[in-house]
Amino acid sequence: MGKDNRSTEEKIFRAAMTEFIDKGRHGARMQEIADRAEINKAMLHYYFRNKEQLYSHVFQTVFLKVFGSLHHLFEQEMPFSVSLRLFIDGYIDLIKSNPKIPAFIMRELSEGGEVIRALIPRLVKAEQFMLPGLFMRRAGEAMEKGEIRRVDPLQLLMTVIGAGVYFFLAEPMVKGVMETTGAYDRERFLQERKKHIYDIIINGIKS
Amino acid sequence: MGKDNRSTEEKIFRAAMTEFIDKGRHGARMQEIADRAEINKAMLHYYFRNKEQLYSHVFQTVFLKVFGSLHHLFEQEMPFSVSLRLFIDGYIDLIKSNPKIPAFIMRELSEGGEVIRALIPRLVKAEQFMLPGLFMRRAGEAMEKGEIRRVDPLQLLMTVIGAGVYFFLAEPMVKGVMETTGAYDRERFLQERKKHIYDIIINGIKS
DNA sequence: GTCTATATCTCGATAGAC
DNA sequence: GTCTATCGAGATATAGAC
Repeated sequence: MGKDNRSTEEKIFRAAMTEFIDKGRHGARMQEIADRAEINKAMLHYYFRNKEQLYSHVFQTVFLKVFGSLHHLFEQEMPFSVSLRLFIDGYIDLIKSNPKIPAFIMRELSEGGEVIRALIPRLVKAEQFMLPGLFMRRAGEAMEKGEIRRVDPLQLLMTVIGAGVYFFLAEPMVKGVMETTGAYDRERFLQERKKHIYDIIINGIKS
Repeated sequence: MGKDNRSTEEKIFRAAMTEFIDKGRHGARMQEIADRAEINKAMLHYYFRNKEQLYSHVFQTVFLKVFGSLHHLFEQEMPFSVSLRLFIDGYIDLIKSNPKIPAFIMRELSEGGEVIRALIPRLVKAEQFMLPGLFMRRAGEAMEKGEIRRVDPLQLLMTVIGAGVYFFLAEPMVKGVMETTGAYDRERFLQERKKHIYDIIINGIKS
């Protein structure tokens, strides 16, 4: 019994995740979610009261997937440059496996985001959103030690993430530009992208 | 007569721009546009056949506002570092005056963007979207001269733009994080942001 | 718990008078 | 060119049988 409940609920949830990530909060269709989950539309309302709540659950899960998974790199004892390299690689690989997630989160942010505004303080308190804090601490320590020169750690974090995420947001433009000159090899470009970002940043902050 | 036409048409267009930028293609409401323009809803269809066409016009205008205005900095004769500095400052100031534009463009990109996909090749041909080309050329020349070291110019452009635009996309998160520690001074943060990005990049690419 | 059938609502679009 | 009134599609949500 319990197992069947979870099973149906989870089928719905997975289907909702796919649909919301793909079409966004407003573009998503409850019917489409029901079809994907291979259940009736009425069940969506049985398990999750309404679209808004379903979305809210999905968003929280997706947000944690991205921001709850790589902070450990800044907890471990290794040179800051190594953490940074691993973070950039890991971050780009993570998004590569879920390329629509950045736009999904950005859409929420751009809509004023009651959902995300309520979420962030809660996650920070619950220590599930530790990346900014840990990154800034480790960067600060690296500056103390003279490993890297002094810059504002929060600014640095934004530069790293911004540079990393932008490609996935702007890919259609990049593609459009590159195809005017030659072939567009996504896989290769992404590998280069990792190297490039690390290269620029590490040279930008070395003592 | 002609003047009255333009006047009403323009009122509609301005109202549509505000509404679409704020709510996006699907979130925008024709009724709201009509209200803002202080005309009847039927007039929207009289001047612009339907919502899609109205959106399309708006998007093109907005896109050009952002990408059609700063490329001249890379046409002029000055050291690459100076062009870069002016570009970063100008870019951030431009978005600061229109902070919702990045999310607006990103939303279009994320929705598969028939509109933008049709637009880009056309603008490139019409020489109204010259930023990537000019930037890459000037960066290439600067590398030849030894002003800066060799990096992939397109990767570099993406890093600059990504770093610049990310703040405006993620501001609610930044705000949330900063408010847990202290006060959040947007104006100051943005001025710092300009300096920081230039600083990291220019050190990242110097010979 | 799951389904069918349907109520209710929102919104883009149009018809037609002036 | 501009308005009022209304249509009709498409979506969320619910009632009620099983």
